[in-house]
Amino acid sequence: MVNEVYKLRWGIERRLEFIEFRLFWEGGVNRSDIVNEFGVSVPQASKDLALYQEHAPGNIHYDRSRKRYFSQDSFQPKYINPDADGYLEWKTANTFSDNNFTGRKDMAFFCTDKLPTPLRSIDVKVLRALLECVREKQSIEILYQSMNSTRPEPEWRRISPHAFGNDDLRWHTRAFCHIDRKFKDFILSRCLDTRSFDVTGIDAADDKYWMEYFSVILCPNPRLSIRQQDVIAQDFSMEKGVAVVPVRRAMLYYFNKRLRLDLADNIDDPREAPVIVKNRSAFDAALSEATH
Amino acid sequence: MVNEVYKLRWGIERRLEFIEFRLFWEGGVNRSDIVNEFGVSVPQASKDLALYQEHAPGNIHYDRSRKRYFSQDSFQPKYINPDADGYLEWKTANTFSDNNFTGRKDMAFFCTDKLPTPLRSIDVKVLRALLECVREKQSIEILYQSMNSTRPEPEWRRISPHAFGNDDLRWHTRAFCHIDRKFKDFILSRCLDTRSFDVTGIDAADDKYWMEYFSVILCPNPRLSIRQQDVIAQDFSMEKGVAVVPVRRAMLYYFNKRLRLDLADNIDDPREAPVIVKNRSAFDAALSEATH
DNA sequence: AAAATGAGTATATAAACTTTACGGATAAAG
DNA sequence: CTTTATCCGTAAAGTTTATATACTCATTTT
Repeated sequence: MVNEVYKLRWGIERRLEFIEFRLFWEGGVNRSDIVNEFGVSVPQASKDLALYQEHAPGNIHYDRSRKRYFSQDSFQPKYINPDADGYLEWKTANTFSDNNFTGRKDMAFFCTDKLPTPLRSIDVKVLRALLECVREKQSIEILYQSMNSTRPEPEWRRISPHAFGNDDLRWHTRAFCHIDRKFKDFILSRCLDTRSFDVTGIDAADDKYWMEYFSVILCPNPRLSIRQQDVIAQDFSMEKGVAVVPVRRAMLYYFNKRLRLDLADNIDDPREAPVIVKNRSAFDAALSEATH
Repeated sequence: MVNEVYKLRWGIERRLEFIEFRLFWEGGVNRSDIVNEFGVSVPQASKDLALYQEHAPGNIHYDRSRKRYFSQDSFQPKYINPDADGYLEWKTANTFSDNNFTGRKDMAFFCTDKLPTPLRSIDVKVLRALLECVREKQSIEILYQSMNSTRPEPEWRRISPHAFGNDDLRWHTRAFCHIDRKFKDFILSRCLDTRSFDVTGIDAADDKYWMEYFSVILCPNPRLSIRQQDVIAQDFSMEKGVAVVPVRRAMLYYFNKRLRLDLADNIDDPREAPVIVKNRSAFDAALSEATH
């Protein structure tokens, strides 16, 4: 047992990661935090803190008066890679989940909130069946509630799904429709049931609108003032006034609506549609081609 | 060491959870999956599988011919609580992150994709400073790039942040602005730098537009056919034709844009704005009040 | 000054895990 | 139809990790 090159076990590494995470994002860490999070004993939590100090001495110091470990200015992440957007997402997802408030009052010290999306959630049973179908490269029948006026009632239809996409509002499956003989999107929350697997799958590579990308060229809305255009250019990390965004052709329709690209001309306040499409004619052509 | 009431250690429980997760969502699990994920030895992975079988005998069986454990029809989740939307989110976040493809080809068996959002990300240093400011209930100066034409250049302004909100496109901090003497939103990616902490914090409870909720009453767009309205009612889990969504007053502006509620009248195809606000006048009043 | 809190350390013991080794079942390959 | 590879399972010996218990120290609160 040479002590030099030694790989820590998974559990310990998670605890060191936790210590670092709390130091970096949550303004300090306690022995009791570790005990609460991992259910280890108090002496073990002490050892973990000692071990972290040994591995990253410049990152951590103990404040005797506040009875808490804090990060130092010389902090260099070693177990986590900091991501600001990711932290806020995580925080929002985890703040209301531990609603038992097991002694961690400091965890709820601030408030994060996302817009509510009041949409129906996906049926677990349906998604599992579709996932299996994709894995086994088969086809399946779904009881689908279409918006199409020619199919007012839910109908059974055979599809061969191969992927899942999200339009930032809900999930759909990308699948070959054996009725319409083409690839289409089926909104998962409108799949009411599934039945009858079959081997007649398809090759996902044939779904060219899913596989191929179209490069949308965005630029600030010219109806904004020059200064405002500069700000938008910053917001979108534009270089030389444009941002090039590769989007699956099958996703162009959603992308169009998402960034309100379709509204730029119809809206009074240009700040409501801050970016427009520079390669508009090619974009429109790709859009109508992919949506038929 | 009585064997009856015995709490498993944290690490083992994570592994059992992993086994169950793979059984439920990913169509089976292997000894080597556990070895790869947690870095344990092969015999230990065997023990874990044996332990899972012992704890949940109806959930798992081994297929000798396919050399893999599979879930059974009688599956009853014991360590995870299945969430279809959550799984797809997780899958998307974790598919491209392990792009080293360390022997787990089956993990990349299918494709999930979300719309790209080409926005600039948040500065880690800025967010840390703001988080500390919120925790310590202090105020801070930010170098903020406003869209306001009266402030074309980035300016230092003192704010007292108390929360963070997401409009489904980007994050802002909800803060008292010491220049305008009121609570406002500051988009985090437009905060270029921070400086000079100060003790003059505020009480978050005074931010009434953040604290108070307005109940938006949604109903299907009446320009849709009756059948289509039924589908939309299903999509939004409406009861008696309406869905009541409590939204922070400070978030109403974003909610309005998010569900395209502001466009219902201006758009040709009613499917592009499938829901409208039933309590429109109250909604408009609340909206204009909160945005001044 | 006393009590409470949180950190740190030491010891003995228990649990978890690794290493090494070996045997069995199945599928693919020669 | 044997050989090879792969996957599972199990056993024994040894190491690491963790617990329980007990005690000390520094700081804040009462």
